[in-house]
Amino acid sequence: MKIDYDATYFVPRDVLECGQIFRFEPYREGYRVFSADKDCYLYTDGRRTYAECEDGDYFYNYFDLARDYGGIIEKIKSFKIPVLDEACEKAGGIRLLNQNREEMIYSFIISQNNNIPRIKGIISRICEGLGQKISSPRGDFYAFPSSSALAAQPPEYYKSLGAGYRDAFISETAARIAAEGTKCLEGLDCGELKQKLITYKGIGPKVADCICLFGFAKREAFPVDTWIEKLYREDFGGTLTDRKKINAYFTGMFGELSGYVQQYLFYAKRSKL
DNA sequence: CTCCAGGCTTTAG
DNA sequence: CTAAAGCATGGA
Repeated sequence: MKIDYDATYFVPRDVLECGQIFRFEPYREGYRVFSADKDCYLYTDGRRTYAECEDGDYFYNYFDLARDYGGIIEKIKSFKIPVLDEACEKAGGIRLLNQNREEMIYSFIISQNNNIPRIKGIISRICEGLGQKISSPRGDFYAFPSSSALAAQPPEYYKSLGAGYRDAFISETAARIAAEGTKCLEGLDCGELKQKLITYKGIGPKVADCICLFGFAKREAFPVDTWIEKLYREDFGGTLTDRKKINAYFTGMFGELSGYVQQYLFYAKRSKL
């Protein structure tokens, strides 16, 4: 089937290049996007954006299409912060994805102290090595592996795929989730979920915020990484250096809009829009 | 060569 | 409690 949606607040390049997803690649006139064991072809003609896929319900939710992003940007602009207004103008096609929870956990463990191209490579090799082979009209691909498949590999395996010192974090967290499941992460508010996530190996405050935001739709999360730190100093005139306090500064200001604001700012800053 | 990338764990004070 | 060292890898 084919999703057909207004392109004003749904621009493939913005949605995919803003740093929330690591599994996509150029395909035909747009991109091929992978999530868990599904894929779709995402492209736009400038007026409408289209997603060709087999599971329309999944990708309708995945791309957060029930939400009014025009209204969100309107609220954000009411803060009257020039840098933020500019970011909304330039990155206005972003939508926050509702991604697979376990995939987010491992993806953002890998992301720590790392750069996006390399993160994509590591994740891609993990899928090829351990993921189930899926056939699609757009060609075969590999699903993101289950926690039990990930747990079956020793740290050395992940090091051989270029994961560096994060190797044991992947093995240990996978072993824990394979044993405990993820029920214990459901039904929590943002603060409770973050505290729980931090108890997993390789997950600290920033990675937990990303998992809350992209995996659990906790939009009051505001991940503070090296780019946000730089932006906080250069564009908000901030003087704090403690990331926990910088996080409190932004979440206190933006509340339920924090996650959206964070993505507009991060994308505009990092890609020099 | 050094510095940096969507930081975290461990250890020291 | 906070501060800092150590950590794999690859590109600039």
